[in-house]
Amino acid sequence: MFSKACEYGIRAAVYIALQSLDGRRVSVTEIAEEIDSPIAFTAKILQQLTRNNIVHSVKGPTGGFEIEREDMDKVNLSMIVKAIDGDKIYVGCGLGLKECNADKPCPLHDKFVDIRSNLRTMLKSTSLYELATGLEVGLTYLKR
Amino acid sequence: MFSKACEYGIRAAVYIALQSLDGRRVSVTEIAEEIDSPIAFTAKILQQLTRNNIVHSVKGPTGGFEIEREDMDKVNLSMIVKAIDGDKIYVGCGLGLKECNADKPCPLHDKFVDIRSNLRTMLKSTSLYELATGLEVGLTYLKR
DNA sequence: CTAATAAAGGACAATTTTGTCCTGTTTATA
DNA sequence: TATAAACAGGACAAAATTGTCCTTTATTAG
Repeated sequence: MFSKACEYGIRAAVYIALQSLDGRRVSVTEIAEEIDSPIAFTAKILQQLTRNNIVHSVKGPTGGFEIEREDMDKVNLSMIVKAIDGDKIYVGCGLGLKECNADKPCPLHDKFVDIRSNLRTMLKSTSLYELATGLEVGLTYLKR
Repeated sequence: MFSKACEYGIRAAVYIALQSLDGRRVSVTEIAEEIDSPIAFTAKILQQLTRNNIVHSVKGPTGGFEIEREDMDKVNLSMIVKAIDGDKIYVGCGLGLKECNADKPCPLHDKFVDIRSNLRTMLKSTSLYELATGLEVGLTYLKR
């Protein structure tokens, strides 16, 4: 469904959000450790999230990544996925046809529209805050 | 969503089914041309479909690929996808965690279960016959 | 029986994705 | 101001996926 990069990106963002709720800034090293991801690769992905204003980065000692409390409400999964994987989960034919639309649909076109619509709704309606608080309360997990 | 291999596989299977409705056996060359796919790669994928009894192959002159009329009803998209991509669209955590289940769910676990359930239902309930006849009637397309 | 046709399959090549390493830049603090 | 911590970013490496080529095997028709 998502690329590895995107999976790491989401996990990283959720972890950063969780720590930001405690007022803690976190380093790439800590993030990679806590979400069990390759550190240098994770650093690249965090660059993308930073450039897309999904997370905020601070250089130098005491620096690291953080997310403002209000941004946790604004940022949803759809934004993270778009920042990393682009809009390819939304766009393009499910069977790989170059031209496929309501006028000249592939055999799966309509069924794909439905599935994608579900996915889109889910991604757009899930905020980082919701995910982080689930973790905080101990209802969900990020590792293993 | 699907791998390229799987996209080609589905398109090939639908094309074979369509031609089989007319009693025509088709060669890899013709298939690749008609579904606009790389020929040698398509041949490999057809081998997988053949080994999984999704399509039937006949060697030698007048040979080629075909699908029995009754098999078009039995074969659904889920079977094709499984034959090529395995069950990775159904199995495994959406965020890539090694252990993720109802007991120790990742933050997206429940929402993924829903999306996947939709997808699974769609794939299982869509038969090759349904797809082929849509093409036949001119409602859908396989090329471009 | 021979020649031609078509799938099967092994080996290899190109591309994309995933992942690493190293150098540079920013910045807090002693 | 020097040092060290931490992100930014370029270049490179490994692995997976996609794609090609060529030889072998089966089968039909002349």
